[in-house]
Amino acid sequence: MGTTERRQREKEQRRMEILSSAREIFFAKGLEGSTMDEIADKAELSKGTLYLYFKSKDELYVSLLSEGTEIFTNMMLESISQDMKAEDKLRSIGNAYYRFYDEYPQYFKILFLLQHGEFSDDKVDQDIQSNCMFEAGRSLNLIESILNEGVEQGEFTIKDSWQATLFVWAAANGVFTIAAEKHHEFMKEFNTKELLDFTMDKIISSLK
Amino acid sequence: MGTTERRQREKEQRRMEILSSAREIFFAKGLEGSTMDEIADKAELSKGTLYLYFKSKDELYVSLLSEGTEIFTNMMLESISQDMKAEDKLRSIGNAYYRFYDEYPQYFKILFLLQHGEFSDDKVDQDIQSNCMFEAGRSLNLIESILNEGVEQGEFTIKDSWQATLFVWAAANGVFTIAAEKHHEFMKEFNTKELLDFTMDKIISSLK
DNA sequence: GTAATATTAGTCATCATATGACTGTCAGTC
DNA sequence: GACTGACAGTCATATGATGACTAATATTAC
Repeated sequence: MGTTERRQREKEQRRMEILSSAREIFFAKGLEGSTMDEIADKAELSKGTLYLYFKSKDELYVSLLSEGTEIFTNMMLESISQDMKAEDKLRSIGNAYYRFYDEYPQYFKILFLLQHGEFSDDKVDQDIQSNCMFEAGRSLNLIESILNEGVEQGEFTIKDSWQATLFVWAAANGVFTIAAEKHHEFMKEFNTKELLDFTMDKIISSLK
Repeated sequence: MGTTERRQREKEQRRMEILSSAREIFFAKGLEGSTMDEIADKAELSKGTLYLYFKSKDELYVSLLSEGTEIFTNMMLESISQDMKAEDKLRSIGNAYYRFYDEYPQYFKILFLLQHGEFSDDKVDQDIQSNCMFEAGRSLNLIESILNEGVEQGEFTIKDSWQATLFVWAAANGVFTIAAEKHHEFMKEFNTKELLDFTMDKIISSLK
């Protein structure tokens, strides 16, 4: 009796369809600028149905953040291989970040540019919220473990690896945040990838 | 508000899924040998749902007949072009029939081999029933109009074009019915296409 | 031959999912 | 500070799906 599985599949599919419509709307108009009616319209569903699949507008949005973070983290993880030196791993995830910035500008924007206040627990399901956190955590853990590995192999000299992790993260993040604002009048031209490479050089030499 | 269209689409899709499952089962086991439970199973739907889309087992089956007849007739129609001589048109639809026999053996089987008694009006929706008839009629009409055209162009000499139509139809049908029984012990080997060509020659010369 | 059993087309009470008019809230306007 | 419009979220209703059940027929057992 495969009807149960089929229905499960169809449910998951519908969820995806809603997410997909929400993505288009949110990417185009941001959290505040988008309405549930609009999303329902795009999904060719009634608004009530959205609430059958997502607790709130916020939950829908956080689900997208979660998606983005997952893509991001996977790109980092897939960019490195076990036989690399710690230094090369760091450069590699820097490049992965660049590719994410380049290939998924919309996700980059909602994840790192738009500050997304707090999402209250009663509006966003715990599972979804924590998946988002978990995915974000994986990136930082990856960096920390690379730093620790670098210390073990004698490549780096670091006292507090968590502090160093945050430093690396902040520095890299800073590059892309600036890059995203390139178009501002007051900002002189620069090449993002070159700035990133330069920054990675500096970061790495400072860790040695 | 596109929800209505979307639901219409999904309904049509579900109908197709059911037909598709029914096709597999009916082709494999025939009308009697197949059960609604089996079809429901394959479609990953409950039996009740089948009856939401089709009035009866017979209606499901007739829908397949209808499908087959439509394919058949379209192949005939598409095989000829207006600038052909009547004789060539006849040969062309003969070849189209051969292709149908060859490419859709299952449809050929349920349409021409299995005798499908009568389907009572209260078991099969009028629309579906008559679509099937209509499609079948198109083939015969096509033949008749070719014959008439042949008479007008002086290619053929026929008194009763409807009688002649049935003759052509019966002769061609006969070839494929025999062909389908090739495998019988008592039957000597022969090449179906050659037999068809030979038959078409005879038919055509007899019409002149 | 017929009683017991099995099979299966078709039904229907119940459940699951989807709908959109409606409510409450809040920001902007007069 | 009353009025308006926009919008997140609700809920009574409608639509669609389910499968245990019934009745009719076929098959087996005696």
